Amino acid sequence: MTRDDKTDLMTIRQMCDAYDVTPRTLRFYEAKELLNPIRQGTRRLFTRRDRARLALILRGKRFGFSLEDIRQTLDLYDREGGISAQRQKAYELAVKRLAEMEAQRAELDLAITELKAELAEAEAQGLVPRHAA
Amino acid sequence: MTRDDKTDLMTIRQMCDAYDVTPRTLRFYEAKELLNPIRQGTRRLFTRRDRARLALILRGKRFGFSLEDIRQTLDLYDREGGISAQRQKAYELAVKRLAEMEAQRAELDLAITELKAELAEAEAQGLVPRHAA
DNA sequence: CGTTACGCTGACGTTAACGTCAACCTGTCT
DNA sequence: AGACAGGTTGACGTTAACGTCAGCGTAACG
Repeated sequence: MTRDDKTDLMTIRQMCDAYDVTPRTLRFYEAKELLNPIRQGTRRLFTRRDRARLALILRGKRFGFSLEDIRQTLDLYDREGGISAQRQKAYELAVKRLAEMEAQRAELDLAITELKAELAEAEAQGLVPRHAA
Repeated sequence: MTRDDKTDLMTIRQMCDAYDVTPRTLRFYEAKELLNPIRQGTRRLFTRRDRARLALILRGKRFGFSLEDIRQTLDLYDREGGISAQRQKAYELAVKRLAEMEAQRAELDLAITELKAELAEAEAQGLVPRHAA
């Protein structure tokens, strides 16, 4: 609706270059309703909203969430839209996701500590670190 | 070799109950050389080592590592075995994994912060948290 | 000795998340 | 006009990580 929406559009290739994904991936995400680029004729044009969502998708994936998991929470990030049932659901899901992420963080901390200890132990046993000081 | 190795064995079902996995999963992991239970006749008996490895496998999965990724670093955790080329490689890989995990933690922290802000924003907009104080 | 429980080995099926390929349109540069 | 770059839609292939099922063995129980 704003002026930006008209100027701030990207082709599929620009998206691919910017986010290091393939066209196939973007089309796939659209099919799965994670993105919905507008059409100029038959071609896709990705909006600022699409890009924000894509960034969240890629991040979510790095944390091990499935695309379906991600899809269900994406709506939370949509400003304008008020208090739809959609957003209400997204909110509740997001609260769960937050808990999962905090649990994951705790476990990650533990794992990092343990792995460091294991590496130290290995070094003590004689495994020579290549780039040792 | 120690006395424990003889007493401290578990059947496949005990393993399944203890770690909440299916028999299929354990056999699959064995086929992929992530575990190698001893055999009593045709049946599998899982050692303490298998259990340690399984715990690491499940943890690794939670962090989004592939079984192949995990397999390549598991050797690091094998005490006895000295300084084989295997362990040397595992060590180097583990150093990389550590870096990945620390990066992941940093991103996770950021994501948690952002998600919290987003939730706060949503609440401010009128999305009512169910269990609000 | 039958059967019930537990386990084993193939072998094929399934789901997620894309990759790959063919066949087609379309703007534009020469 | 020709051709080339860039995009599109199916449709089928692929990989990881198992699920499922059939057919078989065997140990213990009643």
